[in-house]
Amino acid sequence: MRTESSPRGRKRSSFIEQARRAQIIEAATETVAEVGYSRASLAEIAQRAGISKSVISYHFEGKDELLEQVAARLFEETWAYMEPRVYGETSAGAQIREWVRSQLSFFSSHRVSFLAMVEIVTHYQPKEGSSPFAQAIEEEAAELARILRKGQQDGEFRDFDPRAVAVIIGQAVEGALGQWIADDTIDLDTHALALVDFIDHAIRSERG
Amino acid sequence: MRTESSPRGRKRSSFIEQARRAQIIEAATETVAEVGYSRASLAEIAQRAGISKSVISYHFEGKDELLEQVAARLFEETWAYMEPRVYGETSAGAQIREWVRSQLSFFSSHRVSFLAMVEIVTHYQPKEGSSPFAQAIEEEAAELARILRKGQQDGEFRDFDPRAVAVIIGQAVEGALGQWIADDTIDLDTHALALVDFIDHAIRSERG
Amino acid sequence: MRTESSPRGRKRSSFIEQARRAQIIEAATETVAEVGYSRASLAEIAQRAGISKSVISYHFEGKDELLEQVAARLFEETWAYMEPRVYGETSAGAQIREWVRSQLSFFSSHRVSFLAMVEIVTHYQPKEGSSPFAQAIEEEAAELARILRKGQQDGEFRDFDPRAVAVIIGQAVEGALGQWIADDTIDLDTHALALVDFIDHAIRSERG
Amino acid sequence: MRTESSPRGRKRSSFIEQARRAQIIEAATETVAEVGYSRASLAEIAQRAGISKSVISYHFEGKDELLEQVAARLFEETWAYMEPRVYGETSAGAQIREWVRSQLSFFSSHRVSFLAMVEIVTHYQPKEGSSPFAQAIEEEAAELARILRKGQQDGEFRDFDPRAVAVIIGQAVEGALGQWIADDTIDLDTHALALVDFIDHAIRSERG
DNA sequence: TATGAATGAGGCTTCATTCAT
DNA sequence: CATGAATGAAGCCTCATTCAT
Repeated sequence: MRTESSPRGRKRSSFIEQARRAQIIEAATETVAEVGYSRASLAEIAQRAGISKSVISYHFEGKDELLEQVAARLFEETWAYMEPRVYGETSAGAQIREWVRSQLSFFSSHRVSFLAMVEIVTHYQPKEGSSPFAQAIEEEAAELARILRKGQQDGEFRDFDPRAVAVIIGQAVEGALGQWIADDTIDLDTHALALVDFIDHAIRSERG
Repeated sequence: MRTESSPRGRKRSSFIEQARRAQIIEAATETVAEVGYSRASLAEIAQRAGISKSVISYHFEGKDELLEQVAARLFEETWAYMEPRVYGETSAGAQIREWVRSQLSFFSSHRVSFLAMVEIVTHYQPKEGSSPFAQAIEEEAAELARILRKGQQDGEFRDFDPRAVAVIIGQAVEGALGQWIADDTIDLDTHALALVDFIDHAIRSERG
Repeated sequence: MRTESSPRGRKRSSFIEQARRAQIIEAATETVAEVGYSRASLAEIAQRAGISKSVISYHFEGKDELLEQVAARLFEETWAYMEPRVYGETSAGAQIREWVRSQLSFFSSHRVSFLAMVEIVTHYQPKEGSSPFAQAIEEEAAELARILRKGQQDGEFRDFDPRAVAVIIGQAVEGALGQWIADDTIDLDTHALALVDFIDHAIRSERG
Repeated sequence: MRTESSPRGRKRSSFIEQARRAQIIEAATETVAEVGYSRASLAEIAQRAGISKSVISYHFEGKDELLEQVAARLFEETWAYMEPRVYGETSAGAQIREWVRSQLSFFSSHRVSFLAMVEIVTHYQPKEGSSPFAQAIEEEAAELARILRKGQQDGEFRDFDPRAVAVIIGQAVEGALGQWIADDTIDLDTHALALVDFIDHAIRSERG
């Protein structure tokens, strides 16, 4: 879809170019997390990055591309943290527990990332076409569903619609984080335990 | 801050004033649901209401107040539908099931309301202070938690943090609706069953 | 193609609306004539009109619509002046002479209109689709060609391609005006005579 | 105003300097012809030349100078083609005919040059002062007028204002080319004949 | 010589809000 | 009560130009 990256017309990017892009993405992440999507103007972002507004236009096709990059980086980072932990486990039950635990754990130490991610996923609206995050989110749900299905085949989990439950779990985790964001007094570790426990009971085979 | 002239600030509002406000709120709801929060300008809303933009400013303090009213009405309507159904049940278990069922049921026949509610709750950002919806959502969660607690006392539910589970349930319902919105082929009734079942397993006392 | 005029959403326009549009069109005409198309920004136009930039946006869909209106008005005015004079004549020869004479005469007393017209016809480039002036110009040329053809049928004019000659005549008139614009010392009346004479000799039947 | 550093201002320019300038001028010509004046940004031109934007700034004072050079080269090339052909003829009548014919012929096989020339002559607007093409165009007209005058003295042409007719002829040729550009189906050779014929009749002495 | 990078001016639009009628 | 009209702030983007390397 995208025909040219920035600086327009070049394919390769120098080291300094990469650094600037990273810096701007970082600034954008913080800005979105702090003032919210709608107030995260290029002016704001530029100011926080200590650069001029047009530098952003120079390194990115436009605001849309910048925000997509921000989100993409957040997805990557999150998954890079979760994947080894989840697949370090062997049983489906342990994988699900680790999924929830690691996601909560990651975001609990990356508050800004979480806020930015939620804001962007929720608000981003490209000029044409549909949100590019739908796919990422869809893939994540599919991955989760796959684990659930395996657990059912192994007799670990009872019978339910894996797809529906995957969505429920995803939402529950996001909800827990949302609560924690809204209320600092919440102990996320306790919450995590409760959530893991809740899910465990909900999906585990009766015999288990 | 609030000017004491004009409708807001008055104690008594004429019938026509009430009617206009209702009409505008209705139009705003539809607009937000249809074109999304960010594209729901006063101009758009006014056009759909068949009135002039300034009428809105006349009847509402500003866009912020209007959207707050929209959300407030949606909360009220939803709760007005759910309350008798939930409390028509006696056991905590049945109440929870009815809570989930009735919420899904209400929104499934009020698609516009659901869309508008999500958009507003998600995007609304007052110029000063924090979101006024936090309270409403908080109250709803508290209500749900109360039922859960009762179920625990009655021995219906096992031991868990009622507050945390209340949030999880709320999120799960919203998630299910979101899925249904995104994918028309989903059968919401089936989904409702799965969700109720999921929650049932998660919270019901082992002995149950 | 255009779905709504300004103020957006209304069909009828009040008197004051009409007046403002006329005022803005007038200011735009002058601005384009004076500083040239490329420097005729909305800011410039607004300043000359003594109004705020956004007033233009309020009354017109955008810069494109404004300039189209400017051009449309110029075409209309020009033709309103020429038509009765041209068709006040009966013979094709006289009609052609009057065509040239009246066009020169009109623009010689509407310097600004001429400049604006040339600038817009030359520079205007709509965001999508092709120039809407092509048609107007085409029609004018066709009209001229029709007269030429009639003259040939009546034996007044010799044999030539009417379409090609129509273009030549049109260009010649524009060229003459361009000269006059560039050099104030030129006497346009003399020039007009020369031009009429030139064309006369070029097209008149040998026997004539 | 002009800074004395760097290439411009130097008396001697290296071979590589000359080559670069030529390359840039060529790219600019093509760009202007293809995408039109207003979209012919330095970025576009640089991209087509396969060089970086700043190279242009290095070799030319600015965009203005570049475009002036482009136009100057086009004028030169055109005249280099026309001159021997026109003055290969002896009689004024033949010279005029050859003038028209060779100009049409040159541009018909240099479509890009014609497009670029028209775009630049039409759109170019220096930051200060007036268009530098006025002079070139003026000289061409003067040259043409000189031939016309000679034709009158020789009794070949009838009495008319040579200056005015020179302009008319120039415009007519440009108009014919414009038509041809706009409509590919036009046979330029036929058109050329019609034009030559038209002019012939217009200026030739009655006795001729 | 060449260039990647950065800049700031300026352009068009959208929008909530205000005000006189 | 209602509204047409006007406004100014703010947003994003494009572009010629400059500068250090």
